[in-house]
Amino acid sequence: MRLSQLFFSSLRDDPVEAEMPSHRLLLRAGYIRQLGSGIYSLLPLGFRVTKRVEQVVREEMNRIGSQEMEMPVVHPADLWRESGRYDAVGPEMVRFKDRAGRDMVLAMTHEEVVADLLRDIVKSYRQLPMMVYHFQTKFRDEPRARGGLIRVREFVMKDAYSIDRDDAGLDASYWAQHGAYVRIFERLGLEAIAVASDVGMMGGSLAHEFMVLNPAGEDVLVLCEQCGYAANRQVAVVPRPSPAAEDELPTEAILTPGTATIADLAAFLGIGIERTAKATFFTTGDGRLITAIVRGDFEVNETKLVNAVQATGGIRPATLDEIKAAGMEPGYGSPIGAHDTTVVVDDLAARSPNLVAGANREGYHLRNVNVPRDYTPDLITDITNAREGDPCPDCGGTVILRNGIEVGNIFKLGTKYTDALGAGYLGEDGERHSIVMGSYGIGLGRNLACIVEAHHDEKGIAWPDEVAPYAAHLVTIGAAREPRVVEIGDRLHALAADAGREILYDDRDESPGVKFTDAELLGMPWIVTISPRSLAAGGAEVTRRTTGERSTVAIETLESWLRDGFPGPEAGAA
RNA sequence: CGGGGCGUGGCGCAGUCUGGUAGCGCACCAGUCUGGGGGACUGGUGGUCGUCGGUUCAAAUCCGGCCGCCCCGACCA
Repeated sequence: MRLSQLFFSSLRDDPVEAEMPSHRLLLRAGYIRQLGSGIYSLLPLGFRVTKRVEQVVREEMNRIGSQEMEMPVVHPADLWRESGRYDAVGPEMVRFKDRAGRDMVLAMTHEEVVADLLRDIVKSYRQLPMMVYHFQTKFRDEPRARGGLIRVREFVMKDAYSIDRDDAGLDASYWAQHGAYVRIFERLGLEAIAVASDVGMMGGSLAHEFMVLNPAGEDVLVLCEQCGYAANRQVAVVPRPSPAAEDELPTEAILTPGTATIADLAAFLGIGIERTAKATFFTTGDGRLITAIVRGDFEVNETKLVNAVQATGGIRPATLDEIKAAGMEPGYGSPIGAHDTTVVVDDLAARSPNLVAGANREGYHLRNVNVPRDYTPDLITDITNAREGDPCPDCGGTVILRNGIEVGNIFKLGTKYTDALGAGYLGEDGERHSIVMGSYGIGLGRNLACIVEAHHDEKGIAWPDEVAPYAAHLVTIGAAREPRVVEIGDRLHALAADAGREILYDDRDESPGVKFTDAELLGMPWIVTISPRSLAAGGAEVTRRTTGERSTVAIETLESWLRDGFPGPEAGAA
């Protein structure tokens, strides 16, 4: 591809809205352009990388026997009503009517379509197990897109679905996908770690997310460097301290003006924050007020809370009015004297004696509050976030917290969708059974962005060989005073194309500085320079983008590389 | 949805407070020079100032509505 003809434009200045390196570089190097919030065009370079990422995923899916197909982006709403998700999913699903007035939706994922196909196609246990997958556009009207390709609203995802007779089959499929994911991320040059995760709106029994560590990541991971324990903080359960036993002292009201926060309260009373009980308030999608009590030295884990109270439609922070309507005073709140609220108490807070809690009266707290003496929880369970330095649940070591970006996930769905849609098969025993499903996603664009996050320097992108849009970037210099430069450049470019290994050819009449700068920005693994100087030195100058290592290579050698492939990374600059 | 910020040529910005002929750098076009690290000079092209309405002799500038984008939070497979 001649750069002079390429549909792209590099930018000299950083676009102001791009903060993450991947966003900035993909924009500057002409790989992507934004059309709207969370909506991007892939320019030819970006498209080529995407196709290479896709091909890696395809090969590994095929390797485990998953069959490629394609399912639609537009679905009849009735299908989603059958599974119950039409109502369960919020405004992130785009809904519209077609010309005949039928309710339609844009696909966020394809469990329903697969289950619908299953009831048509699968009749007998003899057909199982099977796995299918496709690469298809999803649209999720995220409340907030961010980070360039990291979090978008429209994106292409590889989603695979396993179709099994029973849980044992599902288990085998699940771990086959797990293995494929490990190979995929390794090939993509991503250091992804599998962490235990919440099943969320997908439902199901077991789930892992594959995470790449990144300070801008939106998930918090709980990791143990000693034993390798890894979990999303949403689900991480770590050992809790054991509070020292104390006699329960009588409750007493105390004046605590201006202490609406735990920190202020503890400072005012001269006690540690672990001696306080913190009340936080949430409202569920179906309108219940939840009062969550944790010790002052812990934070509420909303995922655990949602799961504990089985909140349909999730939870949101309660409004002041909602809290007061239940007889509580924000800033000085506690379940004592409250009504019409579900009280969930963290088990550590419940075990901790003589805590200071709110008195439900502005400027007052209660000393020596004890559970269940002073109020009756509806539920006592772990609803807190793991903290940096907490003990590791597996080895007793110390956990650390790190931010991560989810580059893939795997879910054991079970029979949630097949039951809802009535997709079953006739077993060997002559009985009808539910088909057992799993679902497995990888977002292409997000992976692409994560590759750039992991493979760039101050000059630009440095693609791993496996996904680079072109293996080599051919730069000609001094064409005006040495006709052989153009002759050789043209010949090499044509030779590579004939061999089916097209390269990027900077044939523009630009100064050397511009050409080198662009070559480093665009990030092809090999930069090949043809100039009077290189010809005098014996051929072409070849630079490895990642290391900056340079060497002179005879034109004949270069020709063989262009025909047969460049040497692997281990061969260095050769 | 809450908080903050921003919309002026492809990118980055000034001009808005204090109304009076739309500017700068980069990019782009032509020419000359230069030719291994975003080179120099000369001359050019390109903008209904997000949008709709109002005030005014006159609006990028003042007032109001709407739209869009970014960041933080909420949210999220």
